[in-house]
Amino acid sequence: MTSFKKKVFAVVKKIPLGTTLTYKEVANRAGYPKAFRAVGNVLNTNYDLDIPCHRVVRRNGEIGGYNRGVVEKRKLLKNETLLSRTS
DNA sequence: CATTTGACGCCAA
DNA sequence: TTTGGCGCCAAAT
Repeated sequence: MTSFKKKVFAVVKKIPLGTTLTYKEVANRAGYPKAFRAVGNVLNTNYDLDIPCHRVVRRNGEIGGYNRGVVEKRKLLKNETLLSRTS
């Protein structure tokens, strides 16, 4: 477990419900503003179920990929969005 | 150890 | 606005 991964995991774990951060933002918060690629790589290789990696999307707001399938990611994001909208 | 790949992003044309 | 090329970091081959 490298410090880089730990930072990335920490940042992703801190993402609030119904919130989506871009890989760039995650990398920036992790302390590696230019490592947005490595961020995706870490999530891809070391994907952990304790990590809401589905809240990490592309710069365009488009869903990048997901270890369990992009479809699941969509559903999760939609669900969380609705939950956060609970007035 | 060197090279390629990848859940990406930004700049220039 | 859309397309192409370049850069960046970590892991896999």
